[in-house]
Amino acid sequence: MHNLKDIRNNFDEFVKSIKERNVDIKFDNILSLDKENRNLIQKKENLEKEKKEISKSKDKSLFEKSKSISLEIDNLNAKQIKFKSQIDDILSSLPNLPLKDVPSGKDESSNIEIEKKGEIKKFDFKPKSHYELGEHLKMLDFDVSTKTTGSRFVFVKDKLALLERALSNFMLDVHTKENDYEEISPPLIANENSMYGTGQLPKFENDQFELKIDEKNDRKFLIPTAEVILTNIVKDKILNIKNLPLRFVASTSCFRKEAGSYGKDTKGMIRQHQFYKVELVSIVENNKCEEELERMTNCASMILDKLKLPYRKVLLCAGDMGFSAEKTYDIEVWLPSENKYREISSCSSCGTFQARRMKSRYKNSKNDTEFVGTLNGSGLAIGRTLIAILENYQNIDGSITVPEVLIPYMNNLDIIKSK
RNA sequence: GGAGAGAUGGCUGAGCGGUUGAAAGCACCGGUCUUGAAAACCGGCAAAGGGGCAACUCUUUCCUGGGUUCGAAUCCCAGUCUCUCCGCCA
Repeated sequence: MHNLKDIRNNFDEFVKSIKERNVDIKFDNILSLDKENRNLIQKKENLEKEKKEISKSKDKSLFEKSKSISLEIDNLNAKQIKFKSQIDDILSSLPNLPLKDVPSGKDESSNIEIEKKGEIKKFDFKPKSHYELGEHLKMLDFDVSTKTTGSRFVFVKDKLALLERALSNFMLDVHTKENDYEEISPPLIANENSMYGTGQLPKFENDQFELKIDEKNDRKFLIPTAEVILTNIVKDKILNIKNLPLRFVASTSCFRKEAGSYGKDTKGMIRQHQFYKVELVSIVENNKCEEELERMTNCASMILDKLKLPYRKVLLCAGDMGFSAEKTYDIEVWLPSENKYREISSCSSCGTFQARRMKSRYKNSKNDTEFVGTLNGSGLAIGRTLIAILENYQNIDGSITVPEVLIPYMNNLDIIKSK
């Protein structure tokens, strides 16, 4: 959510910056709406003042007048609310502005590769895809999930289920022990207001699984990422600067409709309606966002270093970033079967964009109230890490060597092969 | 599911129709004292929005939404949430 005052004062700059985001939203009338809104506020406040004075005077002869003022106020108020809600509708659907060092561009072709790390293994046979490997092992079953549930779900079985669990534990251990994140086991359901706070609503309702609960007012959604529930921990809070930064990590299921991605990644478990992800969230002083983004991205990539999986780090261009982000690094892991890098983590700074929506603030060293900065990143997507291990650690007979750091988490199993 | 109690500033907690934006304590910020720190003492300290270059000023806000009244944190109605007891249950 943007500050209307800032927009008002730097409209041309704002327009230029928002155009970078590759979105088509009409907001040129926002200034006139704003003007009318403020005009009505002033009229209303004058009447309110008059009314207040009458009531203070306790002069009975003025009581009738006070009544008629009340009616007038109601009238003005109804108008003012209409303007205000039009403004809010526009504001709440405008994405965050990119930071200066974010490259221009409308899609992934303008992203910039920052670094490449790890050695890409040369196979002396044709590497199989993760789903071929998984189905051959009889440990990934897409048929039974189609039967019980539908498309874009999977049954992970036996040693791969163990591997999935091991990955979750391994990542949580690294982030809690080495990276100073506090482990949280949160609800997987968020209310409407929380979804609004992090920016999933109102614009991306189509992507969310809404629950049908017998309640009239409060809508509930399955979380598309733990970012929603972890970031909203500080909703409606004024924090003490001494408690910052806050760093949370959670390993949760995530649920996404993936509307609009029909036909994309239909094979295998790259793109599922339900998947596990370890999520990192930081709440920081708003001038420390960029610093924290570097730190967070390193926390995420160190998992791949430890797993000895080759990856690259990419700086997203303005048009390819998520709605709430001001700057995003993607980490992409090498997939031999596709002969390319695929996204396994996305780390974003949202600046004060989410904090404004959530009303999350802190008292700075001068005792003034400011909005916090929020960041989130995957550390990492577990399903895709599983895929990367299957493909990068495959052997010619279809067995999978267990990465060294995971062996203790796998009950000392060092190779996964079919029975 | 049945029966009660409650929701007030960053936190704890008074107030229960008229300078109450709200006592008090804690926390926080500034100062005195101290070699430094602590303690003690003095002072400051809610948020959002509007107007103004600024000093400053106005409006709104005591869970949410309605209502009564010239006037509501305080009274009435509806809702949400929390707590206690009983029942049920992983």
